[in-house]
Amino acid sequence: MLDARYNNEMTTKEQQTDQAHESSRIRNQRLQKLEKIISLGLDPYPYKFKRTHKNSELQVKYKDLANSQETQDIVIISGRIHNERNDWMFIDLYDDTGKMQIYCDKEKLDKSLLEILPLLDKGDFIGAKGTVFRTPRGELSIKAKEITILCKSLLPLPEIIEGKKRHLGIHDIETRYRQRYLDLIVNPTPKETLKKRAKITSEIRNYLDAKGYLEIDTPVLQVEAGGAEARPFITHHNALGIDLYLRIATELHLKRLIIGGFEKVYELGRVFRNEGISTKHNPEFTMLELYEAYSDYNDMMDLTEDLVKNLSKMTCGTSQIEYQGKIIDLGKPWKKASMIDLIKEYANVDLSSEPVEKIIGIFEEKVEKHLVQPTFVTDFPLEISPLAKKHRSNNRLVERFELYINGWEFANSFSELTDPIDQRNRLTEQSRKKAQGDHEAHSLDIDFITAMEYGMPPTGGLGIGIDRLVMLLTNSASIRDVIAFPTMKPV
RNA sequence: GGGUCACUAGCUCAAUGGUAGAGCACACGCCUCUUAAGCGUUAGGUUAUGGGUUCGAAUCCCCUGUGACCCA
Repeated sequence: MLDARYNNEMTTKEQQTDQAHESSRIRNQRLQKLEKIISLGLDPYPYKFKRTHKNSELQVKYKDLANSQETQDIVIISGRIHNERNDWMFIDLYDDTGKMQIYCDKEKLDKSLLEILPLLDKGDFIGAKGTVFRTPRGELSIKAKEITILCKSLLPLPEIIEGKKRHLGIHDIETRYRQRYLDLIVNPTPKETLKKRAKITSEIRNYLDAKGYLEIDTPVLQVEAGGAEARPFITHHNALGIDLYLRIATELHLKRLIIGGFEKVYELGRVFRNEGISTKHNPEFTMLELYEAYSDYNDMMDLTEDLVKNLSKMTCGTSQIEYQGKIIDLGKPWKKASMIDLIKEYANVDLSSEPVEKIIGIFEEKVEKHLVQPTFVTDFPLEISPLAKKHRSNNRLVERFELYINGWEFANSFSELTDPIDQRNRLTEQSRKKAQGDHEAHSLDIDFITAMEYGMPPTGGLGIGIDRLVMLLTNSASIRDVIAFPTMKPV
């Protein structure tokens, strides 16, 4: 008799086997079809295929073709089979522009095509050559003369069943993120969102390049992870025998470039923060950081406002956008208010002489959620901003702003601190906090201070979280929707 | 952390203590046609796991696991 523990282990394995059972049954059937394809002398995984049109091109070109009307125009298309009706008489073939129906008239097909049809499955890639016509029911179709297998698929695509209604889709949200390729095959939204994300980053580069900013890549692997308050990821370099950190910001290296004589630099890149995961946080995310010599945070406000307004127009076609039911107007001039004034406005208290923790606490608790329309929150407490210049008219504050939209922080910017003595003191203070166990305190980067001692011009700096910007402009509820492969706990 | 609910065929769900079933998917056949096509026939289950009550448990009770929602 098996003891309970052994029995349990077997049960778990059997469970996994059971879960895989059905798909392996289907997989085995498809493997048999694969064998048949090969035995017919066909290549189930050929090298290339030449098509004459994409599906949407045909839909446009023949949009005026009347029902039941046939042409003698021969076209070649390719794509993935999403559905089939009436024993492969009608095939819905999708390429990256959309659908085209293929019509297979079995009474008129030649033998080679009749042999191929039973070997096809939903999910296969095929090419089809034939004439264009529109069916009596009005569906533009290709009357197939040849069908070429371009890839035999072994696993069934996920389907959603609602009553008797069936369509490709995924119920389980987690599966959508873990197996994004399936999400992309069966759902239109993630594809649109990622396309728009690409458009946004490309427009950012166009915008900045046109204004004379230079994009420079700075190191991801760093000896000190500085430039922000965050816990870093630690990794190890074998040959050097040292631990390295993944960057939490690009700030300190981009400033070194300003010191080196570049006057307008930026980097649009991935940063890594070893913190929690939520609908607004992914451990790796994309940030734009930008530095411009001889400018201050007022210039950065102008730049931020103009950039985001442009992006909205270029990617959404409007500056009035809807996010999760809320209308956000990016078009009007944006509100500017100091943190202390906003606390007076929304919490009705004057905290101008209170400790910094209290100010930040009240701000996060009472004010943030009200900042739905774009608002520049300016003039932060000195203690939490060790890389920013003191305010020119109040030395307890710094010249810093954060942009809030929809209650979220979108951008962070300073008149950058350029006084090396002040910088050394402030980072030394951070370093002391870190030694006392504050994991998020800034680290002390000695080479950065050395660089600053050689002299740094007055500089305005700006950081914008790209993922949240994409969420806003694509009306995505979760950061996972705007990242192709979000970080997931392993199964 | 606390509470509620759920877990049955690949998927969506029935079966209220007495023979585990349907639709869809898959396979095979019919139909020269469709937009969820239609018709027919197979096949598919240790009812999440483990234990208990009972002549008899998917069903009642307990443990564990997974998930959803609510509260803190």
